[in-house]
Amino acid sequence: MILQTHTTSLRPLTTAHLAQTMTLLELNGEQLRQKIEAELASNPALEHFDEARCPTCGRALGSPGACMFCRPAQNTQSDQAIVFISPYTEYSAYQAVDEDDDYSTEEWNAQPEDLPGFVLRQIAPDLSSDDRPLAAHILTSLDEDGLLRTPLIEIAHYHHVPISRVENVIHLIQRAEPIGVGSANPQQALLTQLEVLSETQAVPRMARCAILEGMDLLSRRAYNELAHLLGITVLEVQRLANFISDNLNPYPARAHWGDIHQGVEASRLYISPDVIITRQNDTPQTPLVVEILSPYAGILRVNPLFREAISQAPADKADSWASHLEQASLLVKCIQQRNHTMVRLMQVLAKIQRLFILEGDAYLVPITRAQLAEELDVHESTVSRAVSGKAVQLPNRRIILLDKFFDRSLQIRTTLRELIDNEVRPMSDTELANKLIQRGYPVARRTVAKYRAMEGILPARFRNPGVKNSPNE
DNA sequence: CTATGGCACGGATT
DNA sequence: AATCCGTGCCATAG
Repeated sequence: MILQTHTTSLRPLTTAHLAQTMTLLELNGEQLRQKIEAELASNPALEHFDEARCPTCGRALGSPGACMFCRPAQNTQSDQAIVFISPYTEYSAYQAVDEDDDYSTEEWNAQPEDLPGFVLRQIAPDLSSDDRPLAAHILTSLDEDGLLRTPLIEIAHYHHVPISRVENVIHLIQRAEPIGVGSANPQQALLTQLEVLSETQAVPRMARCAILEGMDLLSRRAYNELAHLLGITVLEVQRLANFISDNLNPYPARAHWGDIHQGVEASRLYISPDVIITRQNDTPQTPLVVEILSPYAGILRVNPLFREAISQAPADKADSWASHLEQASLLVKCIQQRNHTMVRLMQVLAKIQRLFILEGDAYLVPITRAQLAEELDVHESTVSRAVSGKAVQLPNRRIILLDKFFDRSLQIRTTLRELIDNEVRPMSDTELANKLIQRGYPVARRTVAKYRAMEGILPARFRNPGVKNSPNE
């Protein structure tokens, strides 16, 4: 009666089916989670169990078998990416947290992107249920910069627990995104960020020292004194300061993630990614590991018992049972379809934008959704839907919107920025336009002006030669 | 007179 | 069909 047909040839290729597939594709992880939850609650034909776990690492799986992390890498071609669906392991923890009265369910649903919730969701799996109220308390006490101004001892007293436990929880919080959140002061935030950063890349040796001992000098930009204090040259201090301002952020909640400039939609800063891309190792040819987060842990399927029972349904219920069954199998199929599409999409996208993912903005290959649709042999609107409203976490831990993969002018804008950063004398827009044309980017003078504005760079008249013109100062 | 920002138009993209 | 983006023209500031 029901078959596991995969791709296109689904039995009644009804409009309902099409409509639902499209709708699901459009949803991001959080929205899909809500959808599934609602469906589970109302539809007895749908069954969810989360017993599928990877035998090696215990990671929950969307389908039985070994998880991608534990399976040996069989895919070593350099331009290939490993793409797979991974369930949202926080799922169950997220549920449990709802029971805390600190957060009513409505609040969570209304503002899924507020800071406390965002952090709590990340750390929930590592948190014992006793520590949850602590975490909630701490997170709600944060000021708007993401710093914790309340003395630890106060929190400890309030909950009648030893201060060490509070410290443990804080430690956990600090290491969640945005890294350093929950620190007592900017200095501590910087140190935490530095520590986390040092796990994945090399950091200047003196950075820690500079923050630890010369924090006030650093923030006053008193580089001469700082150089003296640390016993290094001013030039080195300059480079240190640049490194710090490029990579660290004393006010974690003011995170400028991705390249979101001038507070574009401040409320959308905290997005949980729908896709996480990491590199498998540190060699330049490393395969990319693309993990597509799925909002349900375990397996979602039509309940086989329900299907059997349907033949013995009481006459008055037969209709509604049948429609439940129909609806459930539709949902499952659509989700399969959604996953399938996402995997194929990311596979191609990761291959095309490999350099961008690894090396940064300058290497973004301009590509349109339509071209990608061509490549995948799907309708362009499918790609549009799949891409819109989703976020990706890159190997450098930045979270960007998937839309950015299709930014036609990003490459030019970064070149422009470079040009201006390295200019000796401020160049007018016309001059800049010429330079860009020389480099093979045909742009009009007027366009340069627009790009400048986008990048937050001041007009030539207000720029100073030699000084870095970063937008966030 | 030159450098820029505003408005609006047309073609490409979604 | 709706939206976005690059560009030209013109007004304004310096």
